[in-house]
Amino acid sequence: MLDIKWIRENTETVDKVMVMRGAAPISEKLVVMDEKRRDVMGKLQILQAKRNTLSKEIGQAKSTGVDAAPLFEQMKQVGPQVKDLEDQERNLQAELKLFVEALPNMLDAEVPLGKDEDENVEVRKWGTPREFNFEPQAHYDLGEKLGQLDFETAAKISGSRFSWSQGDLARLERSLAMFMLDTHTQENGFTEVNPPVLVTPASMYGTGQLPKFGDDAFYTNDERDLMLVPTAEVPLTNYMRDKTITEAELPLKFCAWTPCFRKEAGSAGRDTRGLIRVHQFNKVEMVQIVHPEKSDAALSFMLNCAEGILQKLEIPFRTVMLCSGDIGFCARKTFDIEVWLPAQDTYREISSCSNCGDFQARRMNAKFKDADGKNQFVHTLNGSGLAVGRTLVAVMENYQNEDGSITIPTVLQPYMGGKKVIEAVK
RNA sequence: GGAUGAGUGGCCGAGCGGUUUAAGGCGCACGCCUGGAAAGCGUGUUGACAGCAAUGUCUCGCAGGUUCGAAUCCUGUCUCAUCCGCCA
Repeated sequence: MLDIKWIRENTETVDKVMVMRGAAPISEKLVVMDEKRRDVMGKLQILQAKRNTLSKEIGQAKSTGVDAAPLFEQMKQVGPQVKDLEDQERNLQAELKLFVEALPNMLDAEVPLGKDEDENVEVRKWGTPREFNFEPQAHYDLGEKLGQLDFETAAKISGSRFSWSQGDLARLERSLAMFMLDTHTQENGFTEVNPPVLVTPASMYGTGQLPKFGDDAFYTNDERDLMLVPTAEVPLTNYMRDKTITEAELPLKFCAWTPCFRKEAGSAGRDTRGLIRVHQFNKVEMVQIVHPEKSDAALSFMLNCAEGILQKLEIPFRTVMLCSGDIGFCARKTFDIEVWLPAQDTYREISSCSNCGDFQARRMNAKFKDADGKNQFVHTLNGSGLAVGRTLVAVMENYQNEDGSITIPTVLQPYMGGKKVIEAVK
């Protein structure tokens, strides 16, 4: 959420970013609404002051035995007027809030102008795609032939866009998650968290999924309207909701391995086969809560943490900076990591690392007390480190052998009980 | 899921319609005092909004309502505690 005071003073910037993001300019409307609200507020405050004075005088009159009747008459005038203005102010405030909370975050100066994902800018490439002397198979074919991926069963149980893995492949996914968690906690300084994956609408609002993007979330019929998290960013970042911590406590660095649930509402017909786009997948998520001056560095750090996983797995990837038309609602700057998938002969997203600045912190009232004793909003960042299901896909496709077996990456072998190759079940 | 009770400032805790500008205490900060400290005394000590400022307004879990006036009365809601039930 943007600060209305800031909007008032930076209307050109607001409109410029709206256009860059492919939306219509809106600042003029906001400024008019805000002026009206402040005007009513001014009148209201004068009347409230009058009411306070009268109320005090009535109290004194009653205690000293003076006749309070004339004061009562005045109060009967002022009271309803105050109430009327309070109603007006409340309505104007609510109306303005609807608009302000629908505004996306401002963009970092480095974010390139662009319409969609085709205009994202590659910032680096790592590793060289392997030369195959046979036709590499897609992960779903490999998995089914190994007898360890079963989309038919998944569909019977839950419908389309769900997965069923078993045996060594199921263990490989767990190994990947453990490897990621161990790396982030032991080497990168993150604290492992095991958070709820059912959250309240207030939490979804805090991280920006609500109110605009509720269509992609799964709801429960629970009386509290609990929702399934689309990412662990939601519970991890909401740790800070309605909280003020000391500067010394910063930064907070959390990571969690959780299932994520998404309706994939807008992606009918895309990636219909396999594990790439499913309603439920596992992800290791990193979240950082940092001092405003440190958030740029924190984003680079987190991106390195995510890239480090693929480097250790020795799988090629490239990193892109999202352009203005592709960047998410809450983010001021985002890097995607795209992993090489030989069967698709292309790079596919496996991680997204964003600096949200104070945008989420404002929504969820997350602050710290600075050295001068002033409360300031924290900056929040989140990044996948990594999407575990998609990493499994990448391992399968990049490490496949001609006979359909899959070599286990060296760093994962300890997690697989020393096993080096996954082969078809007899 | 049922019953009962409770939510007040950094913390404890009083207040149950108008003298509340939220008593009192603790903690913390600054000052006086002191050779230095402790004690003592004094001052300050939630956050947000409007305003250039002086100031003003709001904030007693949250949201409504009653009233000329609400921390106080009413309704809803959330959280916590205790007991019962159910349960991996």
